[in-house]
Amino acid sequence: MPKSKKKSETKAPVATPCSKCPLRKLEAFRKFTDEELDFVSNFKSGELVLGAGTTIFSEGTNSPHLYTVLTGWAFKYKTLEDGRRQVLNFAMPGDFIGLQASIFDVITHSVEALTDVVLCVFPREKLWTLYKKHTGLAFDVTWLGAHEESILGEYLMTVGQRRAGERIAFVLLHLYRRAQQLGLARGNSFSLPMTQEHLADTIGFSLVHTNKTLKQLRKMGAFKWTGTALEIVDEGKLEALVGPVVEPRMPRPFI
Amino acid sequence: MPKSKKKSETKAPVATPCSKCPLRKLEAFRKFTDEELDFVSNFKSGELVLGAGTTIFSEGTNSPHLYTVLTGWAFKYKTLEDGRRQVLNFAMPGDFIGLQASIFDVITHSVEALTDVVLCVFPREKLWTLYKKHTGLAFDVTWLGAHEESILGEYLMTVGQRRAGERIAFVLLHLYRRAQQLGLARGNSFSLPMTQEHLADTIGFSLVHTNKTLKQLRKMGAFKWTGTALEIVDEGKLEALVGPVVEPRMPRPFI
DNA sequence: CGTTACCTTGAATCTCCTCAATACACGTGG
DNA sequence: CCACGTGTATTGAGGAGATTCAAGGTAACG
Repeated sequence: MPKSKKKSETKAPVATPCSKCPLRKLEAFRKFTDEELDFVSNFKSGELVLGAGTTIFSEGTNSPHLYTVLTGWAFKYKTLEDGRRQVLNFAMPGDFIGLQASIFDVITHSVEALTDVVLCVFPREKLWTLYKKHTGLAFDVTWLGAHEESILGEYLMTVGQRRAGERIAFVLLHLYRRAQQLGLARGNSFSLPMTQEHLADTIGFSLVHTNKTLKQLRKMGAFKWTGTALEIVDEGKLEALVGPVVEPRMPRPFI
Repeated sequence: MPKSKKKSETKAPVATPCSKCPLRKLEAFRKFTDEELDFVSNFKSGELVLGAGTTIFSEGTNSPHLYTVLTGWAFKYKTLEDGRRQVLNFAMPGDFIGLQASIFDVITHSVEALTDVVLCVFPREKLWTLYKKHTGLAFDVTWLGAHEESILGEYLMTVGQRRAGERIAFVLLHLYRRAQQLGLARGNSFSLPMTQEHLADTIGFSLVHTNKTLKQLRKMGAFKWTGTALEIVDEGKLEALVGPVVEPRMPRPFI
């Protein structure tokens, strides 16, 4: 197996084979056929291990690789010239990173590792073969892209229309649900590896105002956020702030 | 035999054949192979003509059809229970409508015709054949989905981080560029068939504040917006307000 | 000619922002 | 071991920016 990757890749002598991928067991993902599993195992060219804070993609650049998150969290964001930053979404295990770069020849947002992460690496040039020979997987790629779009739509609605408390409730609830699906929650707690500044840049408020709104929500007993752990104390209260959300009816694919 | 087609799908007596689609001539779109053109002509099952104000899709529902816009404008939006509305994007000729419904079995936003529109109708069940037999077109579908995602990202950044004048400048400039690509602009003017309320719901401000900000921009000579026509008087001023924007490097596909 | 939809403007109020200062945890070097 | 810097969280105060309420104007239309 040739090894010709750069950046701060550590040698992973024992890359997880796709057949034994821990994500595969989760209910949230669809089952692969043997053929698909075979192809994907072959598609995967290695693993990339990066430390928290590392920039994975930079807006306006390109990359010969496509990634999925195996473990850890990352976040996608855009910045304006004067430094204002908008967080678009958080990437958790099973999520694609850099699909745009493969399709547009340029990526329109940056991506940074929020925790230490392990990424599965897929060479961009084989994406065509995937489309050519594995229609089901091609559909999956489209599914994932469309899903990203629908999440961005939810965030856009949130930032454009909801008030401070509702925005925070939406984001925390959304991340909680995702953590649950991935088996990352213990009871009603999960590890939330972000700062209040990340949250502020997600919901479009200043850090100070985010902090004060968090205080209000804490006081009304909605959640506890101590250190890196978030405990959802009163899920109903958060749901009431957010309102109903439409979710896809088809199972999540996974490459 | 009356030619009046309303709300319901009609067997259009003279549907535009894809080979003679006026959009095909535009530089902004990639060229099809004869084979692809053949398939798409066959994929298209008819045309749907709808009046301005008609709801094309309703959030949370489903549809056996997939549409592209042939002529006219539509807009995608989401609403909260109390009526607050967020416009996500505007659909212009060449844009998909309802791809999500085909992929998720449910659509996560509503779509309404902004002007009278003509839509090309594609039966959802043939999408699989497209993926199976026309890899290039399958890639195109993914391209369009990913492009929607990147536009939503720009809007999210706009609503989350830019101030009032910048938000308006961004949206107007974005629509102007799109109109230019589609050959809908005459000089630096184009038909902008929306109200200030649509704009307000796009940028996340109240109607009143949107109106007052528009006045400022008009006063500084950036544009004129009279009736349904928008004239970009000083493009540089708008660009300065918005800053640089990353665009895809691959040509836009078209189904 | 009255209704309706849209645009415009002023005034009062509230949300959110910026500035500024403090507090705490952590890691580093002296 | 402590002193110090750094990153993060917290809180208060004053002001800019956005909202709501209210009223009036204009153009289109049946």
